[in-house]
Amino acid sequence: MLDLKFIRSNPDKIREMLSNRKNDLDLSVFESIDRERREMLSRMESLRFQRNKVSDDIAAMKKSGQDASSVIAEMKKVSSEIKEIETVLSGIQEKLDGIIMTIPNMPHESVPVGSDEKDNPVIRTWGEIKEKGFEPIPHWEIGERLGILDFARASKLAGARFALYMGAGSRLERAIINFMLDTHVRVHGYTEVLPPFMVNSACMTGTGQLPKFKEDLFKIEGWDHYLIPTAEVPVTNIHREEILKEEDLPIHYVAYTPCFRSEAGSYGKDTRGLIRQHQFNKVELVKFSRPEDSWDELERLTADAEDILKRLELPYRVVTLCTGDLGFSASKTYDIEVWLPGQNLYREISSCSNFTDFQARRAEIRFKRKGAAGTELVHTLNGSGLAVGRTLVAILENYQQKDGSVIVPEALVPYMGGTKAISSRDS
RNA sequence: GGAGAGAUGGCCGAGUUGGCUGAAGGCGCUCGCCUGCUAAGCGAGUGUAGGGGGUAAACCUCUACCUCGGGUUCGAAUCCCGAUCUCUCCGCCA
Repeated sequence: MLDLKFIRSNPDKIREMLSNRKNDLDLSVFESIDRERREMLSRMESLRFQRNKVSDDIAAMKKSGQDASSVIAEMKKVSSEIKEIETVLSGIQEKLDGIIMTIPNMPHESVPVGSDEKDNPVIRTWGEIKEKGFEPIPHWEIGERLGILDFARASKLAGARFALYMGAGSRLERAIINFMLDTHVRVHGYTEVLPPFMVNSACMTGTGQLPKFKEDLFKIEGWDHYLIPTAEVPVTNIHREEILKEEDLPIHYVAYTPCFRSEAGSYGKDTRGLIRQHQFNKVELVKFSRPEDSWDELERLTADAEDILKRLELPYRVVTLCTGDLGFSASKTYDIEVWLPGQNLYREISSCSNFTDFQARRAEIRFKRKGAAGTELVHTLNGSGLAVGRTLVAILENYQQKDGSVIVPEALVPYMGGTKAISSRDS
């Protein structure tokens, strides 16, 4: 959510932003409703002023034994008028909120203008793509041949877009989770948290999933709860409606959670393998910072995510999302894309964003500067560190051998109980 | 699931015969004074949001907010109804 005053006083900037984002929202609707709301508001407030004043007079008259019945009768009319305006006003307010909630964040000035992912510039690449000397195969074939991924039985259990990991596959997923958590906690200095995997609608509104992206979420029937689509939601909302102290900042959290997404609208896309699932594991990094620090924090957050791929020796590249591809709440996003030889392409494995004060305003996450009056909104950031299932995909495809086995990356061997290679479900 | 208690400012905690209470008191915090340092002490200040005025500052003024949403009333933190959350006891259960 953007600042109401900012929207009001910078309509040209908003319009430019909307067109850069390929968003067809009509701002003039906002402008007319906003004007209407302010007119009603000042009318109501002056009536309330009158009512408060006369109520005091009535109290004084009663105290001194005077008859106040004629004034009371008059105030009765004023009161009912106030009530009428209140009703109208709350309708207007609701409409206005509805519009404000659908205006996306302002992209940072460094974000390139573009229409879709084809316009995302690659800003760096890391690692060497080696010739294997044989034709690499996609991870779903590797996994099924080794008996560590079973998509047929998964669909018996839950349908399409679910996976069943078996034996060494299951252990590898768990090893990746632990390796990522340990690295972020011990090396990068994050605080580990384990949040609820379902949250109420206030949290979903706070981080921007609601009201605009309802169809992407799984809702619990009969409850005000949703399965989380990312740990960003519960972890960012940890400090919802709080006033933090300046010396508490920055706050760095890392959380492992499963993520649940309906993937509405992605029918026919990535139907094979682990890439696009209704349930997947993710280790997420979340930061709260002072406004002046958030751009540095974004660079470091991205570097922390990249470090996992470096330690696993997986080739990757980093792209900056252009305005047309940028997410609703984000001001700037780096996508980290890992190399998948089995499919001969780069695939998103992490998305690192600075949301500036956009989420903080919705979620009312503020801080108080030492010695200064008043409060300010914090900046929130987050990024995958990394998507666990896709990391497993990258390991299978990059470390596959000619004989069908898969070498375990050195950094993961201790997490696999010493296992150096996977040649069957039980290896 | 059954029975009860409660939700007030950054925190603790008054206020329940409705009206000068945005809210006593304390803690914390900020600024100043004092003390050789520390501790203690003294004085002043200290909520949020939204309007309007003023040069964008200081400042002035209005409105709202005592969990949330309704209701009663000229007027509600205070009365009534509903919701949510917390706590205690009983039952049940991992």
